[in-house]
Formats: sequence, C-alpha cells, structure tokens
Amino acid sequence: MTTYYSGTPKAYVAVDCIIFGFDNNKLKLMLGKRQMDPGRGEWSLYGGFVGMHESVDEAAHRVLYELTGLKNLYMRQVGAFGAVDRDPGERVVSIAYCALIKISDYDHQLYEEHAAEWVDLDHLPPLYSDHQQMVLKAISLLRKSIKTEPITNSLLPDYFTLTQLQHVYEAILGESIDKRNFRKRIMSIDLVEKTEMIDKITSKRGAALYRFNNNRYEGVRL
Amino acid sequence: MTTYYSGTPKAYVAVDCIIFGFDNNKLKLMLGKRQMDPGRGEWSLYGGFVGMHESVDEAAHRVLYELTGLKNLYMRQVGAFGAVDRDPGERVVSIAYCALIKISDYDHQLYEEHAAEWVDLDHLPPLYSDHQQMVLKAISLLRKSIKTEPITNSLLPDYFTLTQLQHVYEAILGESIDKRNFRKRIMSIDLVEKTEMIDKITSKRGAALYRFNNNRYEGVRL
DNA sequence: CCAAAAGTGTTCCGTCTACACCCATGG
DNA sequence: CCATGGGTGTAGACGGAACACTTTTGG
Repeated sequence: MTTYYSGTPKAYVAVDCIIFGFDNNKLKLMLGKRQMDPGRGEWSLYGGFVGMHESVDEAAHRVLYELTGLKNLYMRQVGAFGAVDRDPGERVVSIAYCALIKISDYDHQLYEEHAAEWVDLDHLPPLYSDHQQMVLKAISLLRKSIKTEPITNSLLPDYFTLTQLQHVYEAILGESIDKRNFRKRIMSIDLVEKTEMIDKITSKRGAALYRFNNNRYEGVRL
Repeated sequence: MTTYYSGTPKAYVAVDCIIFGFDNNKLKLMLGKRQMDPGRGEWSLYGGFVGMHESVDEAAHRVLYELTGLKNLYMRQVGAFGAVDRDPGERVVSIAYCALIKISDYDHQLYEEHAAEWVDLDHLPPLYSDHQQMVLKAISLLRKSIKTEPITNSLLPDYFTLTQLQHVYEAILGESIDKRNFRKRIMSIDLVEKTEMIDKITSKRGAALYRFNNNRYEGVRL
C-alpha cells in the first residue's frame, strides 16, 4: 500500500438505491425500515458501503442484487450527496443510483427478508437523512430520460398493452396523455411491435399485447 | 466520535473541477500539470480532497476559489467517479463539478502560480486518470442545460454583442446556427436587453451591446 | 470604394394538439 | 343489453428551418 495522500482524511463512501417499480398504474418506490443505527426504524432507501475492491457502480449493482436477486438491471447514477452532517455521527458521502425493475420479476421471498415494501410515490413517508432529496432528483432525471431513452421496458413485463405503456408514461410524467396522440407517437418510433397475443384480463373486448423490439431510439423525443 | 460503522473501509473523497471559459469564439478548458505524485507532470483537471468539515459542494467551491480567486460561480455536479483503480495506488472516489467562468474576470496572476492554462476544447491533450471521461460528461451536460438554463451569462462579460452570444451557443452545441433564427429565438425569450452602447472593436459598422436581464427562463427550450 | 460584420422577414413544412365515436365482449 | 375498456382519423395551430439582401464604416 502506497501512501501518497497520508494526512488527508478519509470518509465512508456509500451507495443508495432509488428503486422504482410500476404496478396498478402507479409508480412505486421500494423502501425499508433501517435496520441499523443510526436512524434505526426510519423509512430509508436501500444502501450499502462501497468495498475496497469494487467500483462505486459495482457496489450499487451488488446492493441491488442482494436486495432483489436481480442482475443487469437498468441503473443510473443520480448524484453524490455529501453534506457534512447528512449521516448523524459519521462522515458518509453517498452516491445515489436510480434503478428500474419489473415488479413481476421480483422475488417475493426477499420482501420479508429485507422488510422491503413498495410504497406509492405520492404517499411517501418521511425518509431518513437526505433520502427524500435523492428520490426527488431521481424522479426529475426519470422525467428527462423517458423522452430520450427506452426506459419503460425496464418497468413493464415482456408483453404489455398499449394502455399499460401509456400509464407508465403518465405515471412518470405526472400528467395524462391523449390516447390517440400517444399511440401515434409510439407507432411512429418503432419502439414496440404487436404480437398475436391478446390480453383479456383488463378488458372484456381484449387488448393486443405488444413487446419492445430492441431498436434503440437515437435522438428521438418521446 | 461515534463508531457506528467500525470495520467498514473508508476512501479518500476528492472533487475535480471542469472549468470552462469562452474566448476567441472557442470553448476553453482550464488545465494544469499535476504537481504531485502520482501522475506528476500529466495534464489534469484541478481538484482537491474533501475536508471533514465541509460538504462536497463546498469543497468544489473552495478548490475553484483557490484556483481562480472567484466565488459564487456557476457550478454543477457532473457525477461521481469511482473505479477501483482510477487513482494509481490509493482508493480515491472523485466527484466532478463543472464550472463556467468569464475569462475576463480571471485573475491572471493566478495563471502562473498554479501553472494553469486555457486549452482549446478540440485540442485536448491526454489527461490524467479518468479526467477525460469527466470532461466528456460535462460537455454532454452543458449541451443539455444550455437549452433550459441561462448558463451563457456565466461565460460572457456583462456586455456583449448578439454575435458573441451566438458564438457561445455554437461552441457549446458544436454546430453553426442561422443568424436570423437565432436572434428571433433570443428575442422571443426575453433573455437579454439592448443597451445604448455600441461595440466597435469587432466590426467597422459597430454592433449593439446587450446585457442579460435577470429573468430566468422557466421551461423554455433554447 | 470595398471588405467585413451587423442587421432584418417571409415562406414552407412538419409536428403537436385537440377532439368523438364505434367496437367487441363478459357478465 | 349495457358497462367497460380498446381502438381509430382529421383539421387547425404552432414552431422550427431555410433562405438573401441592405447597411455602415474603417482602412
């Protein structure tokens, strides 16, 4: 071990995961009650410390994996949070990551192990430390990226109806969208393709199921 | 000092500043040669370690102040960089910040003290560690934010011609813009106001000098 | 007198928006 | 048979893009 910077103070470096899911036409956030001091019992994002032999990105993926059993999820850095007293007692700099998961893929056994809950985004409880700021920033980023990146495919199951897709857009943007205009836009980018399957669960008539085709959209706006 | 997290490893936390200026119709980046090991002599962004009694944001402002003598500059977090071996020898997580400064305000005595140089953005030398990635991400952010935030007022002197303003946009966006369309857009948002002053330096005929009025643009697109 | 930069409008085209009715079916 | 959600087209408004000539004056 070299000692180039001896005398310089170090800090704990953590990651916190803002995990979004989509269910019942609502955006949900995965929260848990903190199981360690300080802040035991408060609602909190899932997080963990960055190990010495993993990058910060890897730490975020690891934490998410430990929580959900899922790998290769959409994850994106939200930002570093470094107020002096953001953690009571110790100096912890935390790097927030936003993740999108398909709730249907989530291993439900893990709910109880981690005391995880899906909380409705517009009924958030008070959160530990600066976690609320992290969530707000993540939502703001989501709203921007939904216009240029195909992030919805991380939230929906493999097959879905156009109405479901529209609901995802509406939940993220926080506004309702005209059905005909929405379908026109979606069809003009060739983001999805129709399948032969029909969903009869949510409607009597039945709705065509679509899937994402893996074209990327380049420079497309919504 | 409490010891909630004893056993957890710590890391050095640093900030690095991507400092943009505008001169001679070009975007410039302030670089220096590293004056410490490791990497002594390599081209590098300016950075420093985060102290225990300052937030990460404050550390970034402090580093910028030490370098330029300027306070209250536009600064924006670019992101955290946390590869395991991004710093040779020690584990350093660095948080990059983008700053915009008016080159005319810069105290030129400080150039030599810090061996700072303004380097043309499209002739960047190889940079230390992951600093090039930081720069690329900062440029990408700049391109996005110029459409929604009045960042140009951080790059131009208090009084400027519309042609200068257009050159800033062109330099950041990396493409040329139609003069008439540009002026129409700028006038439709009321971003700037005409003054009685006339600049006779760059043209024989003389160009009207404008200044920013401090309206912010809310939700405006370019 | 001419080179060099400032300044100024119009037309066209594509995109976004608003808007309402019929369809299929399970219960 | 009716309630429920699925599916479809058009017209008007708006904003962005293309485009060229006149003005002023220092040298």
